[in-house]
Amino acid sequence: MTNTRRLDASGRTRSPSMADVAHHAGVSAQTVSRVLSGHPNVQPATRDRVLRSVDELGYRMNSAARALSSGRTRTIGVVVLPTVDYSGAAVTHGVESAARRAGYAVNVSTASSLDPAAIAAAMTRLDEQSVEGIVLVVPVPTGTDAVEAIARRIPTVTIDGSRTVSSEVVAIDQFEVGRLATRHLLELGHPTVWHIAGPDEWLDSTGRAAGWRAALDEAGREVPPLLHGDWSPESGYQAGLLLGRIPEASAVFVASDEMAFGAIRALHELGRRVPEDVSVVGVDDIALAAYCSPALTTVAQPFGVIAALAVEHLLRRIDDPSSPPASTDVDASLVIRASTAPFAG
Amino acid sequence: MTNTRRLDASGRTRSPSMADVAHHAGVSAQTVSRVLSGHPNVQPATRDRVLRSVDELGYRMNSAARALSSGRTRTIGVVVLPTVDYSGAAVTHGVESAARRAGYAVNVSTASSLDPAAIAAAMTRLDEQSVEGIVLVVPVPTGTDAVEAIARRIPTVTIDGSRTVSSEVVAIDQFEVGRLATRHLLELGHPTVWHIAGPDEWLDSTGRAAGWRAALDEAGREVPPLLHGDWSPESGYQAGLLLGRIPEASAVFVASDEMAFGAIRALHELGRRVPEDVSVVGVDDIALAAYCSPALTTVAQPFGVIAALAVEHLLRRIDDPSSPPASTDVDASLVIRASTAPFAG
DNA sequence: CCACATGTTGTTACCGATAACAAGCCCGAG
DNA sequence: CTCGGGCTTGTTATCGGTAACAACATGTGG
Repeated sequence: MTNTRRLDASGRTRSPSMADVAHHAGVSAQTVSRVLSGHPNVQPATRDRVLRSVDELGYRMNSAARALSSGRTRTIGVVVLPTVDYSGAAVTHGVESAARRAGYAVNVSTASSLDPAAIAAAMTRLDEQSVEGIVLVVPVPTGTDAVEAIARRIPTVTIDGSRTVSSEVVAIDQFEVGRLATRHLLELGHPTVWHIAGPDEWLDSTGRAAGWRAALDEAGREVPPLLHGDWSPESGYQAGLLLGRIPEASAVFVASDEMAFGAIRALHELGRRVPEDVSVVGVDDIALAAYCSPALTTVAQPFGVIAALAVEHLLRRIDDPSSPPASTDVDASLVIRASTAPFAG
Repeated sequence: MTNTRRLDASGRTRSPSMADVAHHAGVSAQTVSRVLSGHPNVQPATRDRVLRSVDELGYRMNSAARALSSGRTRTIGVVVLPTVDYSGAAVTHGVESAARRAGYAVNVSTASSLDPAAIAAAMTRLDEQSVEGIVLVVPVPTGTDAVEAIARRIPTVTIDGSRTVSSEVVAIDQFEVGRLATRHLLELGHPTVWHIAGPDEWLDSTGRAAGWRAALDEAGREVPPLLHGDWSPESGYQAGLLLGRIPEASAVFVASDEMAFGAIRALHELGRRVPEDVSVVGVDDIALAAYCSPALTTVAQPFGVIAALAVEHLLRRIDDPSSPPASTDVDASLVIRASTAPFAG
């Protein structure tokens, strides 16, 4: 492949256009377009000639021109938070690879905070890039007009979102996550289970807390006071410093692995052994979970699956805007490691 | 802001164009363009009128059209690997926020592997999106034609790259990282320092190993055999299982925090205490480093700074393509925590 | 009072692709 | 043999902006 360059009027180099390829192959630009977009009705010989010219000139399509004339950008946007956390990165990767397989490019936009205005700003930036769909990897509070206004116009899928906005939701059933973790601890004989939750703005967070509460209710156990963190290891540590001082706290369900690391650290410092004195369950199954001491029992979330589903929903809405918004739940699974043990009394 | 929609020929809704705004404001489209791109020579009264119309019609610019006519997409691309690691995510976030501040959008493209062909493919996807610059958050082997061909045409900055390709390089001085960590351990009195390195394809990896070796040489110490991991906690664990069986191994410099977690875990399992029996230093200062047991001594890398610098270099090259490629090194810093202690041997 | 610079706005052409339509060809059915 | 329909290719208009230039008003120095 030779990189032939043309000179434009002002003498600067310019990459070859479709017209150049057409001229080189002795066909019309439209035929080149047809070949490159896989239109069926093109003579094999013509197709070959065009492809050879494309190769010889080193032609690459100008997506801006294609977007302008076809009205389709074949790009989707992803809104993420500026935190460097495992789940966000995992979902972003998953979305990118699913989108790529479907021939879509991905634009990322960071929302500076959870504030609806910040999220709307991030969405607006994507809107200006004319993305055909948006994946929100942020929790979306209900009834925020600015966000809804964009979601009504651009197909939007939320990962961890309220089911009442006009976007679709693909989510792990967080209620089930909470119940799974709590039941596991109850089955080990613990009289009750404490919980270190994430921030209330996150449905992940409130869902897990609700599941935890439900599992305790079902078993007829006392529901201890709730502790709150902000997903950071430090906040888990602070909560752990509290919990560790409560003698009857023998089992803790922590809303994320990172906070669980912090909590375990605090328990160690207070001389409480895990799992002998206190059993701990986390959520996420981050890569380090198995290498914590003790190895962390946790609820694994299939982020790749979530991301792929989100893209699938999005593409359906893009292809058929009249199809109604739908939501999908995905199951999480408990991974039992060494941080949980039977109640020892 | 009202969302007024027009109907096009086929009866579908269409967002307002610049011409619509111009008509609404009683000026020409060119004037609207001037107002929106901040051109100075516009009467304040006219500007206000235009801005009011923009607001009333809910106008958002079509970036495809702008890109096509101006030849500038105001978009940069980022090539990342499909691994969900701390450094990659941190750099990506940093690039996005620096780019956003400069008014650029960000396109991400995942390279399926370290294979030069895969990297070139990821770059080609970005090329087709007409990005104005590329940040490679992957190690780039020297002399790979496909990669170089694109880098010659599109300003490219590599984070962790060989200095011989035609792209610029912004990097932490990994040699210094290795030396810093190793010296710290030697100063604690350890006779020598072992090293668990990352994969050889990464300059991060080889640079750290070289710094480690240099520090040992300077101190006139024996250089023990090198161990290799692949950045994963599991590979650190495997290396730890080896090291833990070597009685005289009292100090280990591990090329990443995640591998260090694995190694520490292995050492625990073999009954070797950290830091009493073995001191461990990692690299990255991930969020969990402080909450490991014991808290991990590590070399912190300023990923945000790196990313901002990379974008700065890129924008300079974009604004002035004739400016020569340059490289910048950034300093890392040692964070001393509890996983290192004086030699007790 | 004129020549000329400067500020403000409009007009026209064009960026590079695709949609819509048209034209020529070859085929089989009537 | 002719007509209608499918296949293949070309022509033209258009997407929504911006660059380049033109036109006009206003101000300023000689």
